[in-house]
Amino acid sequence: MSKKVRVRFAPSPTGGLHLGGVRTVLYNYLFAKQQDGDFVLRIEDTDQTRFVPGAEEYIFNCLKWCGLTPDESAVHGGPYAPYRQSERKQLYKQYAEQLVKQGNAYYAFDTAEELEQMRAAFRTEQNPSPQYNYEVRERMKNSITLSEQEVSTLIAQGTPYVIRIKMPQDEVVTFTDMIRGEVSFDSSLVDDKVLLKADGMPTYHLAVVVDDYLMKISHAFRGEEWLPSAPVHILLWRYLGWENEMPQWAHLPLILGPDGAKLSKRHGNKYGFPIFGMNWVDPNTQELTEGFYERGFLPQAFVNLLAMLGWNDGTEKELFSMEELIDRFDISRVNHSGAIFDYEKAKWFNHEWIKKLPVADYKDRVQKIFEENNITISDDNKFEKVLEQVKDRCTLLNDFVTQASFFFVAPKEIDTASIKPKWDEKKQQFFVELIRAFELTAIWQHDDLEKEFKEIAAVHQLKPGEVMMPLRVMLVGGKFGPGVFDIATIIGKEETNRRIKHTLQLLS
RNA sequence: GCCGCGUUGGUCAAUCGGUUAAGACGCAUCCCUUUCACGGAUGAAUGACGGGUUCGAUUCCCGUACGCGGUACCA
Repeated sequence: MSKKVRVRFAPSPTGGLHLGGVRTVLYNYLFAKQQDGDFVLRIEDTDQTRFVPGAEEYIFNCLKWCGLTPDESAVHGGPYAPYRQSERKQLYKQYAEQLVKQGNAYYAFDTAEELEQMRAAFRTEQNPSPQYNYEVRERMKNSITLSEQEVSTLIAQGTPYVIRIKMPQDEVVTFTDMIRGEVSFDSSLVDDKVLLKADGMPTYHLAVVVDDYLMKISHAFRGEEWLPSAPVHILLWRYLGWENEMPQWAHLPLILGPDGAKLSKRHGNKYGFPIFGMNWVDPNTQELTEGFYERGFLPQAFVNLLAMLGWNDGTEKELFSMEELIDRFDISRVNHSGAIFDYEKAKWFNHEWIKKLPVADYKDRVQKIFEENNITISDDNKFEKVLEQVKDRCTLLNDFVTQASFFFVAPKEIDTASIKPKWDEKKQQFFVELIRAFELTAIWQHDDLEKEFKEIAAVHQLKPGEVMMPLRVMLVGGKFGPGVFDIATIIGKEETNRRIKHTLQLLS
């Protein structure tokens, strides 16, 4: 049942899943879905010191929230399992050895100190970071400079070694990127990357190639930061004899912070917006990084804004559902340049989706937020009606608390300062009268309340506008919210009168 | 330094040689609204620079500048 299109995503193991990461998954997912292919998730957990506990589960939760559940993954299984790199460790070594035998790679015995010495020796102002390349390898301790005898002795003695790729000299490595077209590199300028580390674990370079081959990945999407190492990967595919099965590459443009540098946690802290999908607590430092979920973003909005950061369908349409994205997304229309993330626009997307979606789609989350603010919702029907009433005013889900809590509990603070300056005996009398009239009102409904209100105002020689604002403040606590009589209708006669009386007391 | 990728308003961006150079966010003004929003209208604001190619370049080519990315036994 192997399908033609299989795209793979391997999240960064350092913990936290940031905007760029989610967008890469999203584009992977969209592409896979529109070709009816498989979306594969491989976990890179090779390096014990860097792979953070809990990161894997966290990544799944994030993706699930966004609606990007993989078809094959470390938890879902599938024909090409295992997907966790640590569980595939034994696979890589044989390929590295094969490359050595073929003469495309070699053993290197240099210690960290020796490497540092080499770099120090070759470092000049013109060349601040010397590479382990075709020239340098001739002076180092490896199976090219050492005799076969010496090499086998060293290995027999248990000397730690790595396997490095032997980059050819003066060769132009060219490949076609789905986004950028033809890209080429001069092999002499790429260093001999380590393929297998001293602990027997593969580096990313070896692992992606071997895994993509074994997992029959047909399309590989990744961030633009990988472009410079693409020639290493291309050569590996060639040397391993798999070039005909090499995936098509797509190097996605970077997502940038407001200062134009690659988006990082630093930006989130500095500018006060989330950059992770969900809250991430670093288990080592206990540092909390807030997520879009916790900020009150809807998954539809999050996916939408990410999709539009570097892509558009050429029309003026900006609001896309996942289904519409699958339908319209086109990898060849992805921009070539990095995009600065604009949090204001991100909020706009959320606002649009809050307005667009029926409240039933998100009322459970809002209810939870209410409960966190010690407001219990007993009447589900009323809750839905209220949310419908105020959703146009909410940019983030958390905004519902300020915009709607007064429907359920009396406001804690009454902004009397805004009515006090123009307050007088005439108005005081008006409200006393209003309470009396309201108490006698048999049918408590919007139009009747407004009519009564206006009549009493006329009797007291007041313009409705003069007492409208005070009434609003009495009911909601401040100068905001939907129509006053809509509010009064929903909270009921008793509560309305209670709040008017309460404020009257505060004013006297 | 070297290599790679980029460069249209403050931001996201359309245009596949000929347009008054779209649209969106944000901003400003106005209308609507006896509040705040929503909605509607209007406005300010853009092709980095220099050379080519062409009847004609934002668009194609070259150079310069600038930005970003890479240059690890990290991914």
